[in-house]
Amino acid sequence: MATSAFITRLRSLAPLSEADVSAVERVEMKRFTFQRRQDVLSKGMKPTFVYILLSGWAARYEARRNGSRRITGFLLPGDFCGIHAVCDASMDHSIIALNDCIVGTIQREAMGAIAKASQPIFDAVWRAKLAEEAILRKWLVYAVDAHQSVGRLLCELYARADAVGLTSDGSCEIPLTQEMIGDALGLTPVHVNRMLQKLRAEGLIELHDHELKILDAANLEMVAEFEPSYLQPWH
Amino acid sequence: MATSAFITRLRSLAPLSEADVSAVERVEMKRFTFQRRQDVLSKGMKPTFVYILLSGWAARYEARRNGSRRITGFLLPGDFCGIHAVCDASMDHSIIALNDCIVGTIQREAMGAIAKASQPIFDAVWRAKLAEEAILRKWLVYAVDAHQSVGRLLCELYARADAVGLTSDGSCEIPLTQEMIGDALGLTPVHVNRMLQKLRAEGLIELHDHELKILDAANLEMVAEFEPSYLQPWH
DNA sequence: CGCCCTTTTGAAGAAAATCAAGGGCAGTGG
DNA sequence: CCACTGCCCTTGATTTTCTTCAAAAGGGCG
Repeated sequence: MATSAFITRLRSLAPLSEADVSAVERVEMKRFTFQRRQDVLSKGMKPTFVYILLSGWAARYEARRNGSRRITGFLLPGDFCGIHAVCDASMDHSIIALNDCIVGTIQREAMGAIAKASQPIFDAVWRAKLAEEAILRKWLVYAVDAHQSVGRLLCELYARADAVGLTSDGSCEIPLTQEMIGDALGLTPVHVNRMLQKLRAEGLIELHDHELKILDAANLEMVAEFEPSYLQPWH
Repeated sequence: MATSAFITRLRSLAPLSEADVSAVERVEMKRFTFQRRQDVLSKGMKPTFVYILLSGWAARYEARRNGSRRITGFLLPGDFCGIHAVCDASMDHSIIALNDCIVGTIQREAMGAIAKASQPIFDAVWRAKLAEEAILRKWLVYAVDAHQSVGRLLCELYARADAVGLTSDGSCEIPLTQEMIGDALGLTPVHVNRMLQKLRAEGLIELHDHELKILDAANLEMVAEFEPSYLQPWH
C-alpha cells in the first residue's frame, strides 16, 4: 500500500495501463522514514537512487549566507524528490522533511528501464518534472503582492493535495507553520500572519491547527489569480 | 554550422562521443527565424517539435492580469526552448525573441530516438532541464535584495554566455534593456537603473550599449553570493 | 528635425521588514 | 500538580526598501 500515493500521482500525470501499474508495483523499492526537520537529501549529494515521497510533506530549500533560508518547493505524497539520479547529477539544494515522512528509493537503472519500456510512464516522469518547473515559474510570476502570494500558495497546495486524494469536503491538512510559508514566499512570518488574517477576514479561508478549509474557492482563485491548468501541463 | 551552438551546449552538459555528435548533426532539423519581440512559442500551444535556440537571445515570460509581465528565464544559443514536446505537454508560458533569433526544431520522435540510443545524449537533455530548474530556484532564493539580484543575474548570464563561447576577455553582449532586467527580477526599471549605477560605482562592472564587462569578478561574485556550480549539476 | 526608445535623476508614497513584546498551548521535569 | 520552556501565533510601532509619479536627456532613425 505504501506505493499507492506514487501510483495515484503517476495516474494523475498520464493514463497508465494495468501493465504499467504492475511494472511500477514490481520495481524494487527500498523504504526509509525521516522525522520532522531531518534532511532527506542534502545539497551536494549525488544520489544513485530516484527518491519518491510516499507519505508526509517535505520541502526543497536552500540556506543563504545571512542564515536565512528559502523554501523553493513543497513536496507532497507521490512526488519525486530526487530525480537527479536519472542523469547522474548532484543536488543543488536540500530537501527536508516537514513532518514524519516515508520515502521510497528506486535504483537509477530500474527507473530508467520501466520508463524506456513504457511511453505513459516516460511521459509521466517528464510531466512531473515540467509541472514542478511550472510551479517554480508561478512562484516567481506572482511574487509581487503578498496578499495574492499567500492566497495562491494555499490554492496550489490544496489543488495538489486534491490530486493525490488528500482533501475532503473543501478541507485539507497543511502541515506548515507561518514561518515556513514565509520562507517559501520570501515574506516574514509577521507579514504572513497579517495576510492570512486578511484572507480570513475576507471570508475566503479558514486555517487553524494546520487544517485549511477553502470557504469561497471562486473568489479565492480570483483574488489569487489562480488558474490550475499549469499543474497538468499536458491538457 | 547552425547547429554548432547546440552541439557546444550539449558538450558542456555531457561528454559526447564522435558518434553522438554525428547523430545529433544528422538528425533532421528545420530552421526558423524570429524577429525581436516576436513570440517563438505561445502559452497554450502544444508543440510537436522540440525547439532549440541556435542564435540570438530569447526569454520565457508570462503576462499578469494587471498588464505587467514577468520574465522567468533567459534563453541563450544552444538552449532548449520547448522541450515540452517530449512528453506531449502544452506550454504554460510564452517564449519571446529578445533580438533576431534562429530556432531549430526537431521532431519529437527523432529527439526521443537519439536520446534513447545514447546515454550521454539522454543525460545531456536531462541535465539541461535540471540546470534550467536550478536557475529558477536561484532566482527565488536570491530575490530578496535588489542590489544582489542584479549582480547575480549579470554573473549568471556571463557564465552561461561563456559556456557557449560568447564571451571574450571578460566581456559579453547582453542584449537586454533595463526594463527587461526589471521584468526578470521583479523590479521597476527605475530601480534596476539605480542598482546598476551602484554596481558601476563599486567598480564591479561596466555596462554600456548592451556590452557587459566584468571588472572585478571575485568581488562581484562575493557581493552577489554567486557560485556557479548549479549551472553544471553533474559536478 | 522630430519621434521613439532607453537611460537617468528627483521627490513622494506604499508595501513589507524590523524590532519588540505578549499570549496560548504542549511537553517536560521537579 | 504546577512551574518552566520552547514553539507558534498575534499585535503594535518604527524603519527601510522599493514603487510610483514626473520629467529631462541621450541616441538612433525615418
